[in-house]
Amino acid sequence: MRKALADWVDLTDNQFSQLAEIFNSRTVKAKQDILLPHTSVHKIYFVCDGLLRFYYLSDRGVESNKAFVAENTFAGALAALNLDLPVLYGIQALEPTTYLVARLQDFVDLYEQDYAFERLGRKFAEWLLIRKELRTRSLLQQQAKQRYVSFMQNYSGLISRVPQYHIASYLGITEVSLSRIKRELAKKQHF
Amino acid sequence: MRKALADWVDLTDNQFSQLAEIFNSRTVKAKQDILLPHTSVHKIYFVCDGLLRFYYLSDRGVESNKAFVAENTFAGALAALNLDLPVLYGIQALEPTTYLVARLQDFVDLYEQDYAFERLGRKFAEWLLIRKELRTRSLLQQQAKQRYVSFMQNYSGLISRVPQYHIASYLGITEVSLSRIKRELAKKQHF
DNA sequence: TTATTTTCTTATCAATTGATAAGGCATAAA
DNA sequence: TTTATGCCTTATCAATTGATAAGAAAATAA
Repeated sequence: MRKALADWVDLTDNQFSQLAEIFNSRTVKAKQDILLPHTSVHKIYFVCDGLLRFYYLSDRGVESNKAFVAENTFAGALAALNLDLPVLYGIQALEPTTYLVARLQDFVDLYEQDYAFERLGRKFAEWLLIRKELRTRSLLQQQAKQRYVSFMQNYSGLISRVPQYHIASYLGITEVSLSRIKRELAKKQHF
Repeated sequence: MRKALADWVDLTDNQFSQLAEIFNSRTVKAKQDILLPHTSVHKIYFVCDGLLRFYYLSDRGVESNKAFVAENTFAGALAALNLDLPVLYGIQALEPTTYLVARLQDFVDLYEQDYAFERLGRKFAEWLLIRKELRTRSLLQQQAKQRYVSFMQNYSGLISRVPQYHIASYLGITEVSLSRIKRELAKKQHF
């Protein structure tokens, strides 16, 4: 985790152990649920090894993948405490996964203790912002075929690790539609 | 601006005037461009009075409205300096507008001067996160008709202030399609 | 290995949305 | 007033995507 943090802040040994204290390590098998949707449980996560998917659940029971979170990555609804709303997403393991988890409140409490943690919080929020910005733009401006091409470019490592129907769900289309898109793209390659 | 900030941080008079110093006031007429897309100009904005639209421009020249920013609201790509990319959006006034503008670099520099500004930056980022979260969810899970209904609920004040075709562009559909949707919704009302 | 389950593909038809063109309606300008 | 201009609606047809069902292929279990 420390290495991943280095992109955002320089923590002293002391600061880092303060941070590490609020996290607990967990291990889950593939397909295991970590958080069910519409639970009011606010936590933040760091994936050490493996792969998780964060997903929305609509009123009509349809799941949409919100993000895939692989090793050495932080995740979590950082601003959730500012809302009265329950967390809207669920979390499920796609692979056997080891991760660290902390109560969001504990993380936020650190802001009061040391300036460095507030900075960490800001950097984390900004990192999430950038990813969401790209995602919004993609959903708004690109057609499904283009979104898939972009996904392959930006997340090439995930293609082989994530079932096709989960990628389709991430792109906002059905697995059937994605299968069609792949066929069309393959056709073009021949010429 | 001070009143709007109160939701996020308590600034002393001194801190507030430090902040105010980096902002300049501007006035634009309706339809006037404030920032053209693909310019590498990183600024943050506070709209005092009026209404702005922030929009993406695709490779093929199609505009998509990213956000409407009305009075007493902050806006700007807070995390833009973390990227080497140019700012991707443009800004245009939809009404005669008075706004404050600051160089993003000046704003970020304040983080080093006073803890309160770092906190402000974090709160601002988190506020943006929440809005983007809702937007992503809407684009991913809802059909155009539902997105329009949600828009009317969440931004009822904007319906009369923003031309229909700009709302359509915000929803990711054409103005023709939005017109169809409105007709269908009106039909349902009769029964 | 075989059997079972999961994932992916294909076909068909329906629903949604886009593209284009034409016209209506309002507001503002001449 | 008439004339523009901008915005909205409607109609038609095309393209995209969804829904469903059936089967193929791949992965996993027995």
